[in-house]
Amino acid sequence: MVPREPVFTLVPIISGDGSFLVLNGRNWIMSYNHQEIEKKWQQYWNENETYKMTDDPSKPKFYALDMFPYPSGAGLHVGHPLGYIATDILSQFKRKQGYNVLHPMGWDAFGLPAEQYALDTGNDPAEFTAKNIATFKRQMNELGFSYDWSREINTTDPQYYKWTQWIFIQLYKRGLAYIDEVAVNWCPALGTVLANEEVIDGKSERGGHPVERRPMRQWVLRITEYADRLLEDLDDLDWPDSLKDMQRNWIGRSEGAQLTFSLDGSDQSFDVFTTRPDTIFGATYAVLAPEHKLVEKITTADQQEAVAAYLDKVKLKSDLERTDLAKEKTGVFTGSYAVNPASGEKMPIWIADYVLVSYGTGAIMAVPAHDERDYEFAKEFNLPIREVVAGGNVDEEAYTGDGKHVNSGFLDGLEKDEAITKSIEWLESAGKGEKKVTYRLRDWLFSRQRYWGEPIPIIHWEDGTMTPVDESELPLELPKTTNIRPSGTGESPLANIDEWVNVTDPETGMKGRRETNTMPQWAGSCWYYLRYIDPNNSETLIDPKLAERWLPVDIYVGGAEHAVLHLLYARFWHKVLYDIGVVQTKEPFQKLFNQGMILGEGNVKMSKSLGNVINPDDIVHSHGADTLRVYEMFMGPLDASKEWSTNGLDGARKFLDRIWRLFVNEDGTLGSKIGGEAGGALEKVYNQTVKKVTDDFEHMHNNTAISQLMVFINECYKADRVPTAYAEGFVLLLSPIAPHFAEELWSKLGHNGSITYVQWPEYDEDKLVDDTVEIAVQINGKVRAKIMVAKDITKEELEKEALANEEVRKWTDGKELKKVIAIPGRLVNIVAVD
RNA sequence: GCGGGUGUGGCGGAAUUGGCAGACGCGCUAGACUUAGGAUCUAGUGCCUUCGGGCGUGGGGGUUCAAGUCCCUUCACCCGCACCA
Repeated sequence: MVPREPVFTLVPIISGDGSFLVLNGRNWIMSYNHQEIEKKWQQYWNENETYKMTDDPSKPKFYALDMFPYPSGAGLHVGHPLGYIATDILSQFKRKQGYNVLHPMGWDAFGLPAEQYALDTGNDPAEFTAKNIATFKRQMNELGFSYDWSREINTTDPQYYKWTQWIFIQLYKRGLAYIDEVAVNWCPALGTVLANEEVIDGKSERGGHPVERRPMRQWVLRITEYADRLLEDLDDLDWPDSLKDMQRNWIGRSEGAQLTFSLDGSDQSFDVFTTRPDTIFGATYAVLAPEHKLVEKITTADQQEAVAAYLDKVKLKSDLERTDLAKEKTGVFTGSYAVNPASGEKMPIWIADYVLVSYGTGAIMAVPAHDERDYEFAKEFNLPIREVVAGGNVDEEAYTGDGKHVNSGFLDGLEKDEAITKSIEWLESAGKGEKKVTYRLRDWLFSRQRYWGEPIPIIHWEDGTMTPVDESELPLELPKTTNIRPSGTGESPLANIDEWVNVTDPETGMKGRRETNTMPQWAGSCWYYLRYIDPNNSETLIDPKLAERWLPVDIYVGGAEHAVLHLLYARFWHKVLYDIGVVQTKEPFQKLFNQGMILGEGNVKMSKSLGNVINPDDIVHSHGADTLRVYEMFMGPLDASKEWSTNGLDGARKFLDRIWRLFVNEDGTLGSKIGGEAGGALEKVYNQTVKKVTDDFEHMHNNTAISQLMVFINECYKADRVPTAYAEGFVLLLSPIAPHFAEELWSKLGHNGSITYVQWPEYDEDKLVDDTVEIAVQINGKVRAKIMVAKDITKEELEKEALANEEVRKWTDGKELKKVIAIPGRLVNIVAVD
């Protein structure tokens, strides 16, 4: 839906100087020419390098960061700028408050869509990406963002990914990057492996293609080694609670015990993980995941057929089916038995897909009386259920609550916590188990079999060893090629480029082959916020002195979709860089904010198929960038999802026009109401406005800041004079939101140069309240009268005034006054009964 | 199922520590200027009313002089995770 063309764009410009009159029927209405003004100031900022940040250590620093975009072919849509506008407002606000503001932008430009597009069209992904970046940058500039483009970074630039590769080598050297044979999410359509997080309901996050499990040799990063630190350090971050909880759940720390079960009649054994070692006496059977290594070995001849059939069935189930049809428990008996280390009893060993191979040890002891899943399974297959914790009715359902232990030998009579401690002590002394912490978080699958990513800087030698590429040889550049088709075998297209893949050690003459896998898209975005600080350093990733001055990021704004992927990975890398002394802060992003989504009219997602996508280019053309900025901020709280409304957009433009008509006469000169000394009718509302807007910007409550600016303008219309100081202060308050418009008004007010670094206005606390204030008087909690009293009236006087009021007496006459609560500056409440 | 969040006029949304519910905007109504209005300016606009007032922040209960705000309970919707032992 294309927004209705507002009336002010339909007509010829007849007066220069920023104003223009629009012909509406037969009347001339003054409006402002956003196209001319916005272009003029964008050019000015560019020519004067207004937003170029020169580090000035004498000033306090402020680092305002946006999540940099993937430059897709579609360009920006109106949802994108929401967060960008917010950080831009904060940056402009802080500049005026005397901060040295770092506000950069860049491009997360590696990744599947460009490669997919290149495959489909035969274009070079690099060319295609460059074109998209140019579009994004034009759009951002047209929205008036105050980015310091001299710090622009691009993850596909060899001078950038040189350092991405350098970090990989450091990870490798510290044993945090390793190759493992893992069952991976192989996506045949994309020809690559995907991380768990990139698979949604058994389909690829990008493209929605089916994904299957396949064992492969892959690079993996040992993020689990940092699990505890990633968890603990969340506590001190100023992030939304929901987001912190998502990360906590994702890491999924779980304390319990690992214990060993030996096989009956065999010297083999297997380990299980449990959070309830205290229920060991209630373990009546054991379950292995279908993919468990031991399955083949322990299946007896009798059960061979049944087990094979079950394994086939499980393999055919997609991930989606395995989780979605979850309620029904399936499984098969292996024929073998394990020995319960506590009771010495024989426990049948089953295979069931409700046990996941990737969590814990891939095997469990089943305690049906006290675990819902085991209970269901036991009911399904008629396995014994033995109560070991009193308090429930195990004939009816599993009892997971606390209670005294029964049927549990040395644990009898103990409560849950004591029993857990004691059972672990016993296991350890008996050599049958130990205390253990397990995480839901898995190591990070880091290889992609794609062309369009950072080459992993490793060489595999013919003698079977591997070494990282020497750091002096970085960047290891991605070779140009015309064939970027996946090989289909699981190797990346790089494998086909002989002159790139094959290497010979110049000293020993040993032959080797380069790693052909590339890094996932997350790699480049893991550390880009560091490079902005020192973008052109060819010696090191970042100058340690600059890192110390500028970190952590003061405000990081982006979508909630990155809650667990990007943000967890970036925190992980940052901690590694902290450990090797590159940075001095434990965490990269001290404060984080998730902006909400902008939905199409009717509260539905904007999408091409619905045809309801709003293109910011259209709005910039019809209403202007300043209007778009005002509107998006005025829609509601930054973190809420909001519905796009064309009427609301028109309202934002009307507000700007209203300001224009106040500040500028029809002939383009300064508005005739503007002038004179401070004070007068607007004094109070002006000071209130400065206070509220300052406060609101600090907390990113931009919607209420705008409403206060509207209040001020409404008051100006009622006043017959707007003092110059107030007019100037107002323009400063408005300037972070509507920068072009404010610059133009600033020059109308007689100033040369940009408003960007003009000192932020101050307010006078004494002018916020009148000498006399209105106080509401309640009788029994209902407002019955309002009285005017001196602002510094005492409690006693206030009470007296209230009781003397005629209107109040109507309600209190003939009644007994039980109590009078008088709070100066607030209200009076009289409790009266008959 | 678990975790987090949200429920306020016709609509988007405001409301320090509990202290005048509905700021501001949209929409709507009336008036002014007009041959004309999708412009502009002014005024009005929570609901009901016998015009005294009564009722109102998803529902029910509670604490309090006073509750959108605190407590208990319940319903609806949104987001994330989901057989994690």
